[in-house]
Amino acid sequence: MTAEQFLSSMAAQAVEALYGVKADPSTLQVSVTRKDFEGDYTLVVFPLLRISRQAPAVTAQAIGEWLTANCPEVSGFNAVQGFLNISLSNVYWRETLQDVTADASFGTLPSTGRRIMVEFSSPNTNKPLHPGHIRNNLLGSSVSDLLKAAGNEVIKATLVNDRGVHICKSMYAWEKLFDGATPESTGIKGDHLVGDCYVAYAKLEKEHPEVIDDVHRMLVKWEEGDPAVRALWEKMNGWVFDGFDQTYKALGISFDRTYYEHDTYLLGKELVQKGLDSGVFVRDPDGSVWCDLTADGLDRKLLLRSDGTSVYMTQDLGTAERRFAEYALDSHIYVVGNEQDYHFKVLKLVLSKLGFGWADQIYHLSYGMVELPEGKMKSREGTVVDADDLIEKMYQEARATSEASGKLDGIPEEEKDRLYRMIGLGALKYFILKVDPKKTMLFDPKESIDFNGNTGPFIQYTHARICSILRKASESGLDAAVADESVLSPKEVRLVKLIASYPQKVAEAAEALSPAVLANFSYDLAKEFNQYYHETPVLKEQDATTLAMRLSLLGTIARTLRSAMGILGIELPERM
RNA sequence: GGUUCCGUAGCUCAGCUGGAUAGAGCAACAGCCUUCUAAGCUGUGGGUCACGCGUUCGAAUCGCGUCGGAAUCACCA
Repeated sequence: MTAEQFLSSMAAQAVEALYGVKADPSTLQVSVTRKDFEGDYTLVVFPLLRISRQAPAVTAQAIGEWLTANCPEVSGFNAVQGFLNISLSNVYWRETLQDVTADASFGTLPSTGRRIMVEFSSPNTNKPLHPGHIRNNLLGSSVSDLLKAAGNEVIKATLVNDRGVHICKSMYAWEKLFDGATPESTGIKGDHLVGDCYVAYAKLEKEHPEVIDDVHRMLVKWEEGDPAVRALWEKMNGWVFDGFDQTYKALGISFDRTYYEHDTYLLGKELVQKGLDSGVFVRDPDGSVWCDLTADGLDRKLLLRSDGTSVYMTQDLGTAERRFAEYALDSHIYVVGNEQDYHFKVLKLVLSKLGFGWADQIYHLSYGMVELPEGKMKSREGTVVDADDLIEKMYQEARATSEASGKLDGIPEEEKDRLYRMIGLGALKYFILKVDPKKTMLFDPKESIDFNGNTGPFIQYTHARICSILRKASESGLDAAVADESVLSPKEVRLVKLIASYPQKVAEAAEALSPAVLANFSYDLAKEFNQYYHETPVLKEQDATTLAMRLSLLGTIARTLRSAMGILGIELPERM
């Protein structure tokens, strides 16, 4: 139970004892006290005036007195107008610190028993990953870990878009213009080489629009299983997958299940028949099949072309049905940009019209576009900012900053390199994940590599600082422990209060599917610690009990930061 | 045109299930390293929370409208 919940229930008792009326729980609002006022938590008494029939200050005073008299955890209060500021006792905070320290699974919520599939990344094999893809990958991966921490079983899935006209375009360009070039012969990363083919094709088609007919013939051959076309397709896809694997590895991203569109693009056709039988779908005279959604405020949606081939929606209907059956899912989350809001609205609606009860367990985690300073990026015109370049640039920047400080002098090159990667990646991940997923965000490559202020490296640095102190303490044979005699300073109480709110933050973040909640929490905690650090010497403390308590507090802060940042996929170094 | 989302400091973002004087970072300026890591800390300046009306004891937060921006409405994916 959180302190807020505890005080809210105590306040309910107070109201009943004082006024003989049970207050509606929603009228007992307890929040953290603003920092310019004395107190830990604040009860807003305005909603209770109806019951007390007294002035705000009088009501606040009465409840404050009752709580102080009847609740040992409450050490004092002050009433400012309608705000009752409550202070909790030092004993309460000391016990809270003891509880958190002893709780090995602190921050991991009890099991919900729910199994959730999270689909993300779902790359197009024509295009190297750009910042929009990075946001998708980082969000998907982080939300998966977040849902795990919130007590769910999570299956990370991706659907590789490995077939279709667009792939044939790259294949066509490669055959015509690339003279047998391979990643090995050119030294170009596989996904980039194929991306170059796609760009080259776009240019070619502009000059010779008739080449599209050749591409369509190629697609027909692919569908017929023509050995030569299939062989080329497999070869080029192989290059792309090798390239993607490298990038995924660099980003620290993995999947439990990979689906390929060439396996799934025919799914959903049976559902079309089912819809026709039940009258949910209609067939037009030309043979095309539609679902009429005008009564729901949407348009008519095509589900089967007049030539009998399926569209993207058809496939999505089929894969959703298969996944819910295959994994007995309780829920399915699609991490896809908000440009596809309409698509997912239709998907859910059509599935529920088909009678699937799980249709309302489908969630579209609709994240905002990533904009670059020069305007929206267009991969067809060649990638403006590429994921691999970006990762490399962050690494270089981390190295430069670190070498300038000289703090890592004397440790092995290999270890340094690992740290540079950790820091560069931490900066990139934090920069993207600290923003509310729903919001359109601006990605300025110049600003993203800033390592000061509200950034990943700031939190990593804070962690390294703590580790440095703990290392020195350990070398001196000092132990960390919170004794019952320990007394916490106001700053220490603030830190414990923040730490104690962590499980609640995990729950909030999971509810909102927003890793940004944890990024902000981590920043607040790190900032609070740095202030504490500057005014409170730890290792020089003369009192052994206090010193041991501080070491314990530091260890708990470090652990909490590791947990929260771990959910964002960001590692924290022990030195930097 | 219909629908959906967005508009908070010069810039990037918090705050939004209604609560006290709207917060950080960056950028600018002024300080702090014989003392546990200065990737840090302290201070100064910077706001009509796009605008208007409404609901409320109380609105950045909720509702309606206006203006501005974005996305989407394909026999594309």
